[in-house]
Amino acid sequence: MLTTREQDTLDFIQKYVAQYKQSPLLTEIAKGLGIKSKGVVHRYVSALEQTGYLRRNPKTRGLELIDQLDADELPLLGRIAAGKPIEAIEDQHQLNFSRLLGGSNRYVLQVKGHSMIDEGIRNNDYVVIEHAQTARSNQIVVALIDENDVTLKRVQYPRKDRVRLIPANKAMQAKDYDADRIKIQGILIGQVRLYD
Amino acid sequence: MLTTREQDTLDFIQKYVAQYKQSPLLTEIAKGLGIKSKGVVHRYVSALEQTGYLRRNPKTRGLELIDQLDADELPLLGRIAAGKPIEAIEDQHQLNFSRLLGGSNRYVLQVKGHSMIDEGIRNNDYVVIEHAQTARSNQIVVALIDENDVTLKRVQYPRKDRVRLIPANKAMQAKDYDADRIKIQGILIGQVRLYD
DNA sequence: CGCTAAAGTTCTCATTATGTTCTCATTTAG
DNA sequence: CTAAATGAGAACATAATGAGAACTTTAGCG
Repeated sequence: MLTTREQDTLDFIQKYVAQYKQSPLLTEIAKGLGIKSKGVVHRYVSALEQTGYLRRNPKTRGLELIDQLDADELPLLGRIAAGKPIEAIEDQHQLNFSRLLGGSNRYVLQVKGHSMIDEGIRNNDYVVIEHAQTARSNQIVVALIDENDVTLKRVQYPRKDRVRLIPANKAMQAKDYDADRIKIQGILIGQVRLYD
Repeated sequence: MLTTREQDTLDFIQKYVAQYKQSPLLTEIAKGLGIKSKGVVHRYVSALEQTGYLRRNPKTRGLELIDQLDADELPLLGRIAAGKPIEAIEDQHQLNFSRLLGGSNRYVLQVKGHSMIDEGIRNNDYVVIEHAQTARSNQIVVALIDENDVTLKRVQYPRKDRVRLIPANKAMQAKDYDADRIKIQGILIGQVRLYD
């Protein structure tokens, strides 16, 4: 949620762009808002960039407003495979990752460490978890062991009243537990990584 | 069940947000309800948070109504590491993956094959690409080779006019090219995987 | 090129506004 | 009457705002 002056700044930029077809200078924004310091304006613009209302180029008049309506959809252009041309996709999809990953009973954890490396889940990746008390065999779950340790592992049920937790790292061993020692807290729905 | 004034407070906030697209200040709520003390309003707002009608950021205008929460935002609860309790995150973030990954000059490709396996990018994963003609060393890029083959690889510049493309698969070799054979089409911004 | 001016960036500092936590008093419901 | 609900307001903590100096980058220009 924007502060009062952040909102003012955004409003001013929108009006300015509508009128002049280019983004305003910091000093122009300052004048429009009755602010004397461009450093202050810069802080507001940075905040707006941070919250996703605009994008910035390192240039004069380098502000670009982000259309909030379709900011969250991305075109799915095709499939890529090493050494082959991009295979175009016939019906041009729009992907909305929030819609794909979201849900009221879901939450995000950030992964620390390399225990899921063989599953393609790396240090600092985000995983989307759906609250659940049970899981099907071979799903990856957030499991609470002995009411104490929490871990992200693939689950199996080798036989009644037994639970097997399988890490995705060749250096680690799968381990079986009595069912009453393991409490499933959620199921892995998705994984997201940001590059910079 | 809400008390009379709690309900009044909630109603006021809802109307205010509908009208101004941002949450009211405590003093604005107080004025709207004919209350002179912001401490009183604070108590009502806290109660509404407690009963789950809204969420609060420790900021001005930091109120957000629960049922009009962006369905696409997910709470970031903490960090998980194998065998350790979940480490809670101090300032409770909401993650909006669309916002993090989106952008007007970005698009999505679905990865086919295993050439990026050591990078944690697997068959059928989605990658978010930003259009670009240049890339810094060690970024992962979509590169067009000889106007013909498209590939996703890490790029380096071993020396002037040479480009090295490095696959993330131990079974494959890095390869150097004359710079004019390689055209960079985009830079890897993010990666998303869906489990089922 | 290399210069200069303009614009953008990064700070620190001060002040004000807002949110939080109290205590105490008053009103209302049962 | 008692307990819950309501209101006032003081004291304090934190966030927001504004000014401006110093610095880096960009845009032109000869």
